[in-house]
Amino acid sequence: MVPPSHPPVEQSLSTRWAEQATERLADAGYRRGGARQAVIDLLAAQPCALSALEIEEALRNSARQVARASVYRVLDELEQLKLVARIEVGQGISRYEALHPHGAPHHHHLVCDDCGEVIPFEDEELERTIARVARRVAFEVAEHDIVLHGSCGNCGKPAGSL
Amino acid sequence: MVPPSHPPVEQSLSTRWAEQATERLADAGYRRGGARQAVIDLLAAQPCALSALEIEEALRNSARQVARASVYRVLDELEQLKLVARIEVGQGISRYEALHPHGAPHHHHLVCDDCGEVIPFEDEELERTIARVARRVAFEVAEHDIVLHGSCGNCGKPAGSL
DNA sequence: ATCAGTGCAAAACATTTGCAGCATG
DNA sequence: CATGCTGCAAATGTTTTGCACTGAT
Repeated sequence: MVPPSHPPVEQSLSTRWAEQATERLADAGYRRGGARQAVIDLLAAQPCALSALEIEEALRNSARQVARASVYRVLDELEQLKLVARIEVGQGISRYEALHPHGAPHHHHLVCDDCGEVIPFEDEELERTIARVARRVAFEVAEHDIVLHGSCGNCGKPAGSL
Repeated sequence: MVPPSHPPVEQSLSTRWAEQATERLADAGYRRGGARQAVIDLLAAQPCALSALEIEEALRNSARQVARASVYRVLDELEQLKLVARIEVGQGISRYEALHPHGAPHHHHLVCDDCGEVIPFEDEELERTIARVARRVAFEVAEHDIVLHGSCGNCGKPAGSL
């Protein structure tokens, strides 16, 4: 009720997500661990999904390196708590990204089959249509993945040069 | 111009697809090969997507066995010619299904995260919405994959018992 | 006869798991 | 100071590749 003398600096969505993830983990009985926090902080700073190996590599050049197995373990925990979403874009690798509660801009992905780049996009009507389909089918739908494949047009790269 | 004395029996979509696939391969300069034809015939008879290993096993109990490597090679050729679609449902395995030209009932997939079952569904409005999104984005969209994850409710199976 | 097609086995990947040591609560 | 967390290395499972042989044209 007391107005803050310094109005709280508006937290970025990313920061809030990182804090919330840490809190949710604590509530779920997990301890704090350096590796886990490093993965959370990295994911919080990403605009789009990363693969487990990209996460490992990004952390290799950071203050806190994390072993590959730990990256997978942390991602698995986060996925089970619905804190991250796992998406498959078609090259046999999984990608992971922060999953914001609900109001946050839920996005889907364009994948360039030439250069492998993954680009996020949003569409309100698409969400509504999916919601309607989810209601219609005899199936309890929890999540959905939509991937549009094609060519980004900006890559002179022959194929998969990422 | 000569009317057939026996009117041609209406070919099933599957049969037509198999013939067309064979023809397209021939046009593309491929020779006929037993393994390739066996995979095509099997895919033509499927209602939904199969994994490479399921294809290998199905063929093991058939007139024409096909080595695993050949299954993958044939699937790769067919995918490049856009004769089959590769879909990823999230357990780290790819699934493949016949891709009919365009008018044919293009379907998407429900995946039960408990038992792993993959169920096809269709939705006209969803197709229209996707088409509109594809036009809107700065990206040349060639294909799209839509996967709804959830629970089928019919499986007492704890997880991945398929 | 030539060269694509195929099978086999080994390699290359992504991912998971076992276990010993470290660190949090 | 017990137990969860982490790293390392080995195992697993899928997909790819190398090479010799078979078979279609």
